[in-house]
Amino acid sequence: MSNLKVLPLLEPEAPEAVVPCCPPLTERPFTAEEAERTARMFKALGDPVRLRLFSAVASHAGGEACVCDISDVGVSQPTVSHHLKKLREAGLLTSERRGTWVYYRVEPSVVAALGKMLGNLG
Amino acid sequence: MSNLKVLPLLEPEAPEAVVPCCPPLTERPFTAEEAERTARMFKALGDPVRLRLFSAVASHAGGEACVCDISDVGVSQPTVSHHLKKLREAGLLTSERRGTWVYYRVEPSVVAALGKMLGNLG
DNA sequence: CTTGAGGTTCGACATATGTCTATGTTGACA
DNA sequence: TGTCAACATAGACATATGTCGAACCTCAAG
Repeated sequence: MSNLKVLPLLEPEAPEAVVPCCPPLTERPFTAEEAERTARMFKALGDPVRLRLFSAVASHAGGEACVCDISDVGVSQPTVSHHLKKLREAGLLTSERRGTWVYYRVEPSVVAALGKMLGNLG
Repeated sequence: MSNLKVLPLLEPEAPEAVVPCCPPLTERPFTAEEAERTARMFKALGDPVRLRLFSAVASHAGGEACVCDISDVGVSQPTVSHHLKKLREAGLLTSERRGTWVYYRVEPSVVAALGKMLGNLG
């Protein structure tokens, strides 16, 4: 009974159709469903530690960073892991294991959609 | 003892220097202080009901809406009031009483800053 | 001054969230 | 095979959050 396991890869969360996202905020009132999907992303960015982690990944050379590169945010390592998981589940980050390290990068399409949704207000 | 009160106007919250906001997310990792300030706004938009209220104000004719115009979001009226207060405290909305009604409008500078912060990622 | 409508505040409550320590899992290397 | 380093998961706990009904405040109109 050695390898019954079926590839317990990272991100088994299934980002639940997160991509199309949202109309501009000024176009019309959001429906309940649109608000539910969109709020999930804002909520993910609504924690200071997560925002620092996200910014650290987004600004890191090469567009990606391993956890060890960005873990210096003042909380324990399991807490960092927990927040990165939340960002993944919100569809804002993706992760990939290479050797000992796990690399995170931002999901560009989703973030661009968020920006567009807010940008038309200025 | 009739009018000892000193103008109990709306918004006694003092938006605590919310305006300058934030560098682009890709420029460099956020400091703890930047993250704290910015996360407050994202957090405010991270609830479905609040996002619907915000979108309703942002998309309303004339750039403003009274509470009665946007209260149909499936929660009680006190809850609507509570969420609008959160959006005010986050610096995203301003309010003004005119006669019987209270009108809300979006704070354009803050929202534009948020959009810019996200936009450079696409 | 009384009444009623539009909004806010209060107090209570259940649930969600952020954090930790302890423990697992995975891969590299001896 | 054993060990170590990098991350993830599990469980526990205190606090924050969203929600409601009830009570309060403001204004306008009798």
